[in-house]
Order: sequence, then structure tokens, then C-alpha cells
Amino acid sequence: MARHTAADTRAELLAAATTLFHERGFAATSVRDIAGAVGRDAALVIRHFGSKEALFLEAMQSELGGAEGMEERFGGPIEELGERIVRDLVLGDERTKPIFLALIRASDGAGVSVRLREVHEHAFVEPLRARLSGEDADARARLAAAMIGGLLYSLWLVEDTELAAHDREGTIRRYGGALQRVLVP
Amino acid sequence: MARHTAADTRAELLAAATTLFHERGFAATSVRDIAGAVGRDAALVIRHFGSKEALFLEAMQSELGGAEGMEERFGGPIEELGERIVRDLVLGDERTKPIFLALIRASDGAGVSVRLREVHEHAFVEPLRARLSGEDADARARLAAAMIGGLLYSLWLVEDTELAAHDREGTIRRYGGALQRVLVP
DNA sequence: GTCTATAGATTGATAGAC
DNA sequence: GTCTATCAATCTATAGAC
Repeated sequence: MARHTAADTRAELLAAATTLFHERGFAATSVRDIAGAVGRDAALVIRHFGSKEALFLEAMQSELGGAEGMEERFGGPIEELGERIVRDLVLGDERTKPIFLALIRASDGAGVSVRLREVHEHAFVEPLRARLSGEDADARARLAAAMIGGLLYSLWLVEDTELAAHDREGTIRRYGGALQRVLVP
Repeated sequence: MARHTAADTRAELLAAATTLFHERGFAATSVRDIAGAVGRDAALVIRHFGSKEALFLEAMQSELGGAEGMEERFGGPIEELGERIVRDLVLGDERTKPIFLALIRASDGAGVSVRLREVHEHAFVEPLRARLSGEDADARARLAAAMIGGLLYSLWLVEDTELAAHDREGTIRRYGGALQRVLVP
């Protein structure tokens, strides 16, 4: 038996690409970097994935599949859902952060834009809507998802340090409260 | 007198660059594109601005200066401030949109990241704080700015069409109401 | 399957003639 | 100041030896 199959190489390239895309983003990561990280040639990347963007999309897709942690994030008593979501994010979610940043910054490019929309739906809108009831559950889930996106925008993109560092509990109480009232009016 | 001075060329390049960065973003706009738009050579761009990123920062800076419209956006009776801000953005702000998108998508790169923070402060946090009173006016302004950023994230980056198209008045009423309660608890 | 080698097209940036 | 010419690097993609 072969000790190293083609599937292994593909998986290794995918893993290395995911790491590099998280650390440096799409633009700053070259196909040669990815291949070099696992001691292979750049031509293999194209052979296995077709293009750099296709590899990026597949990397973000597999990360999407690994987002089952979302169900536990959006679980628990509905009365405290808003505050708990905000607390989790303010205290630091190191797993969501690199996906969020990489997707947003690469969201020119038609393919990535579609994937960003899918991740937003799958990671935020759908799990929220599943917890809500009533005729306008979908609308409230979308508004809440926008609020969550705004928190991540301020914390991770703008890096408004006043928000997370200075008055952390106030942020959790107030932003969480506003989120709660949007979720359950 | 010369009909065309060096300052003219510089201004023309800056104007062309601003337009192209708005339309295509930072990555998809080449130095040659900018120079070609005004019938000049690419080397002139570097000579006048030092680098492509420096030109981008200057273009976003001058746009920042042109953001006096923000004062009127955040003006009017304080009791309806939240709803009015959301209404203006949902109905479509074609002046803020390209700046917001270009800055966010280019926010890898240390220089652009700093500029994004400055624009966020100048365009959102500061004018909001100026309208608020009380000890925690700064904290409330930052939370409200995050909510506004979240709306723009959903509308322009994710392009959640349900939010703006399907139930526009509901979005304005609910998201505006939540924003209002964060601004004036 | 994996590699070397290479193609052709971009890119940002620089040197130097005028 | 402006341009020509060029550099070094990037990209996707292909052909072919092994």
C-alpha cells in the first residue's frame, strides 16, 4: 500500500491553504506559498483545485461545514439569547474571526461574494430563525444577523478597542439587550 | 501662463483614482488604469504619490473631508434620530457606499486599516457622540456606530436583499427603534 | 500522480534620457 | 515633469519527463 495517496496531498494542500488564508488573507497568499508549506510544487495546486479562487472557496466551504458550534452558540434559554451571543463574541471567538475577515476582504470577486452570503445565511440567519417563532421570524433573524455583523465589524475590522476593552460588561449588557429586543420584541 | 500645471496633473490623477477605486476597488485598479484614464504614464502616478497605497489613502482621505453631509444625516430631532439614520441608509446612500466597500475590502494592509478606523470615527462615532449627553455618551455612540456598520455590512457587503427590498418599512421601524434605544436609553 | 520547465500576461516600482 | 524602457515579482495554465 502507498503511504501517501493523492487524497492525502489534496487534504494537506487544503489544510495549508486554509491556515494561510486565515493568517494572511486571500490576496497576500500565493499559490506558491501554499504548495511550499507542504513541500510540493505550485502546479499541483492548480491540478487539484483548478484555480486559486476555487481553492479559497473550498477552504471557506469546509470551514462552513465545521460551524456546528453555531448551534450551541445560539442555544440555551431564549430569554438570555441576545446577551449570551454578544458575550461570546466580545470575549473573543478565534474560530469565526479569520473566516469572517478573509471572506469580507476578498468579497470583490463574484464567487467569494456568493460564498459570503451563504456563510452569513448559514452561520447567522438560519440558526437564529430556528430559535424564533411567529410570522416575522425571518425578518427578525435578518435584523439580528445584521446587528451581529455590526459587532464583528467594529471588533475585528475597525478594531474599536473601546468597545471590547474599556467597558466590556456595559457593551454586553447594552448591545445584548438591543439584540434581545430585536429577537423577541 | 501654462494652461496645464503639475498641480493640475496631480489633481486629475487623484480624481481619476478616486473614481476607479470606488468602481472597482483597490485590488482591481492598477496604476496603469489610473494613469491611462487621464492620458498619462504610470510612472507619473508613483512620482506624484509615492505608491499605489499612498494614493489610495489620499483618495479616501479627501473623501473623508467631503463627508460634511454627515452632520445633516445626524441632525434633526433627537427623538427620531435612530429611525432617520436607518431610513437614509436603507433608501440608499450612494456616496458612502463606495468608500465603505473600498476601505473594508482593502483593510488588510496596515495603512488602510488605520484609515478605516479614522473614517469610522469621523463619519459615525464623532457625529453621534456630539448629539448625545450624559457620562456614557461615548460608549453609546460606539455601540450605535457598530449597529450602523452592521446595517451597511448586511445591505452592501452581504447584500441581504430581504432586508431592504421585502420589508423596507419594517426594517426601518425595528432596526431604527433598536438604534434609538441604544442612543437614548 | 508528481515534478520541472515554461508560457504569456499582469502587476508595482525604478532609472535615466529629455 | 514627463516619458521610455526595464526590473522583479506575481498570477493562471500547459506540456512533457519520470
